[in-house]
Amino acid sequence: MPRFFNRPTLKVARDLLGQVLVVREGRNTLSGMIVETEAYIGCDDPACHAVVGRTARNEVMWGPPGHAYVYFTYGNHFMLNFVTEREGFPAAVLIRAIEPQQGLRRMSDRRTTDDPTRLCRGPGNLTAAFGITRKDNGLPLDGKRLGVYQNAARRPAIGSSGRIGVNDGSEKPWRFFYLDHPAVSAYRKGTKAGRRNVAANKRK
DNA sequence: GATTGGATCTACT
DNA sequence: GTAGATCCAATCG
Repeated sequence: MPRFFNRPTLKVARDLLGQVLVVREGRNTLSGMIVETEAYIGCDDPACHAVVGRTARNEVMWGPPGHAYVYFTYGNHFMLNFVTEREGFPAAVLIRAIEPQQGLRRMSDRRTTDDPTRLCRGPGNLTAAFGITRKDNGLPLDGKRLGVYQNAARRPAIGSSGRIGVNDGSEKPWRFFYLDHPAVSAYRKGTKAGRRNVAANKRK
């Protein structure tokens, strides 16, 4: 599994679509298929946390691939990322949306909806549903608490677009998602990134 | 020590 | 379509 993440981040971001995230909490298992990702690559990417250099907050991104980078933002939201590329090179893939598979009931308890297409749609929502917090920052994806597994299912068409919620660097098409998947986040159509997303969705 | 702004979501107009 | 919630990390003094 570290091999999978020790590759160019854009490839990893694309290949993560369709893979299954598994989170274990005691006897319970929560899981779902990844349907939307974004790549953040290196100190030269203005949208990547690593632009400011190595800090306590982004330390995990500089470490070995195949680990979780979890951080808090906007006062109420955790974001889940997977560290990619070789140790010493800061890069990660943000998980933006998931189609829930196991643990729907547990997720519904934590959210204000039980609609499977809304439960894990959006990066802040999926961490809330899976119960992922700052405690998970730096954990390896070894299947003990967090795991990522190949999915046998055939892959639907993949689209790409500018990254959402990003100012500098939003022109890079580093967001990947399954076209027309109901659990893909599509809000904020009024923003530049949002309009690009709609355009990308229409384009085949 | 204080300030500022952010890889967001929801509710409400 | 837009405001408010809400708190941490980075920056500045």
